[in-house]
Amino acid sequence: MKPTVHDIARSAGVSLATVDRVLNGRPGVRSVTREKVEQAIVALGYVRDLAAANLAKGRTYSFCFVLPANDNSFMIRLREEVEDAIRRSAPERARIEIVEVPAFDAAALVTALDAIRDQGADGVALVAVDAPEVRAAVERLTQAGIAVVTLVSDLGASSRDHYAGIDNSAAGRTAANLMGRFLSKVDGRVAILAGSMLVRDHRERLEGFLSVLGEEFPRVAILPVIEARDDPALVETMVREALRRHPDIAGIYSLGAGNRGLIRVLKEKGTASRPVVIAHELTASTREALQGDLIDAVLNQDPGHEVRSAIRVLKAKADGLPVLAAQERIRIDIFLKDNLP
Amino acid sequence: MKPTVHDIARSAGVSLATVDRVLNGRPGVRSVTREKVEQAIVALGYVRDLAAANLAKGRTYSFCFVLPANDNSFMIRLREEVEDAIRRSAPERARIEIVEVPAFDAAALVTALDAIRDQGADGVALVAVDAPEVRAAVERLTQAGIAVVTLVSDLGASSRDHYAGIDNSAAGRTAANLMGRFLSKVDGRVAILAGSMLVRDHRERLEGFLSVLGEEFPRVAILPVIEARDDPALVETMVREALRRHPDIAGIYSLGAGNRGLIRVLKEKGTASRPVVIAHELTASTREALQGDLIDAVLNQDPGHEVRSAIRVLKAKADGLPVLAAQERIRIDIFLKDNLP
DNA sequence: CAAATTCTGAGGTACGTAAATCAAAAATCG
DNA sequence: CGATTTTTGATTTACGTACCTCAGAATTTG
Repeated sequence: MKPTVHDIARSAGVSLATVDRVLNGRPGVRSVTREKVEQAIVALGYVRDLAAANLAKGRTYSFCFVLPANDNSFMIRLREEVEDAIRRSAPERARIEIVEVPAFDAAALVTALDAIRDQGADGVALVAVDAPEVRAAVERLTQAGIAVVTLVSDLGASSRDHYAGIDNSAAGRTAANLMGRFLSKVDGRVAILAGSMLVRDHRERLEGFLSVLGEEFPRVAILPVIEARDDPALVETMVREALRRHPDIAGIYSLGAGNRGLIRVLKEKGTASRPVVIAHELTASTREALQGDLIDAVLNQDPGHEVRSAIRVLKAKADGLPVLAAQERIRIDIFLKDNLP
Repeated sequence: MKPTVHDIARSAGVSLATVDRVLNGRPGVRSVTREKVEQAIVALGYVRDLAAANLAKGRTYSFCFVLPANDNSFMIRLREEVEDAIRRSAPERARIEIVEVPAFDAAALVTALDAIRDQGADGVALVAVDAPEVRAAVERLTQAGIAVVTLVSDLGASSRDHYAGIDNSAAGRTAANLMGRFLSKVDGRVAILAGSMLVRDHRERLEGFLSVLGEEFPRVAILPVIEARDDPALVETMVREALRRHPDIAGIYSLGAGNRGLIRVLKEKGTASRPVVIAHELTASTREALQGDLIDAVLNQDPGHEVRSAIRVLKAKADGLPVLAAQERIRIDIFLKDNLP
């Protein structure tokens, strides 16, 4: 039923060897003959059996995940998901490696990327640090024919093939929408808690949040951004200090990590008198806080989906296949305590 | 590197034929020998190369999607997604067929399922009608070794292998949570708009909605459920009538389909004086309504994900492989106008 | 027109597994 | 013990593709 190379050969009136030369772009075929073959391929609707081809080639995909050596819950989860994928990669003829680099260190990232390029690979997934030298290193990778996917945090206007992560600007806007509505008729100001403005995803969330709050809920006043470096202890002291100095804080948007510190403070205040809180990333602590009515909503990106999507995309790119955009869109999960998975 | 059947044979000190007999459960192997082989398999960490095996067997998966002949936007999308999958199924050695049955007709569904069982297939995905005779027909399918996945609407306590759809009770609870918060400090009652209480997913959404609203927002009063059979025209007249009779309606939860009718009425009322509205399923009309500030939130299940997940699960079941629960969980998307895809 | 070059065909081997045959070995039975 | 049955081994073919070699045909070049 499904046509094979033999059918193409017969239909085009050429030998198997010639079909093979055409299919694999090998030299030594006159353009007249090449066209005959190509027409037969189209006419019969031939599609190469990738499984058989990979078997014959003995192909194994070699992918590399470059992850920051962060130890917040999210990055730990992300690493675990990659490790899970590695466990499952045996029957998929894929060899996946993890390379750890210091967090937020563009130079180290560049070194790692160049090393991968030198030793060769089919694809690389990286949590990008948004810097020109990283852009250049990614450019070198794609020039070398290596597929590149950014993970969680994107690299603006670069030659990466794909971004496996959420639209952080939309996440910020969504948070603002929820905050505005949850605060309806409540007076008071909103505090914003970020990790660092040096990271692209945090910047984008902030921007989105501010724009929607400004446009649609102009009544709500905003305090200066608190940068707590995603560190739970620092978050705790800074939030406590902020609440002390501004007793009129009615809402907190925590767009980074380190929420354990925030939750400790909220626990002290108690469910009744705490402000409206919207945070990011569903972890053990934010989940518990949601269930315990200490947080109102959590925006989440699913690291498992991101990792699996990145692998699918890398494989597709390595095979020269198109990616299913709809399938690979990473969604912003909104969790209230009623739809926790 | 990766061990093959040859390695197993050598390591166990038996012939290739014996390894094959053990691997494929063929008779004619003494239990002592069988154990030797099995030990070698474990020791070497052998995993059968599925691609090579399928190639050798000339295996093609044969799946069947039994879909209701509904013509609401959601079912049309669902069918389109299956058709897309069919288009992509050629290189995946899968033959996917669509069988249409009258909507909400248990008898017709049973007939279709039995026909599939008779002509044979590897797996079936169906939008279940929740009835005992359907349960029995599904039982017959699984007895015949055919994998069964319910799609969108589940079949309670049946022998289906998997359910590819959202947790409708959680969806209802989430809607209630949002409704309660969006209504904070507003007086008035909430109207509920359903398709039919004969469908399991609608019942579950309603239950979830009522329970959370009752428990957490006892202040909010609820009007009797309006059943409008998912028909836009009927929805329109019934909503108009309800708003006329109850001018104090402050919120509408539309848990079924036919939202075009609802939106027409909302458009008349205008953005300013309309009630809070939460609806299900992102379609062209609900999307437009979200953007035009006629609806506040849309809960959505992604039919594309559901179809692809169903196919992955059917394939895994056919191969006797485990499914990745985390990957196959269908999520409840919450769309505000700020995170529309 | 012959020589050099470029195409093309025929055939084989390989990938890892499935499935079959047939002979030989081992176990079991009476 | 021999006869019978059960196990096992050796070997082969096949799946669809890749990749290789070598000979021969067709074409171009001098």
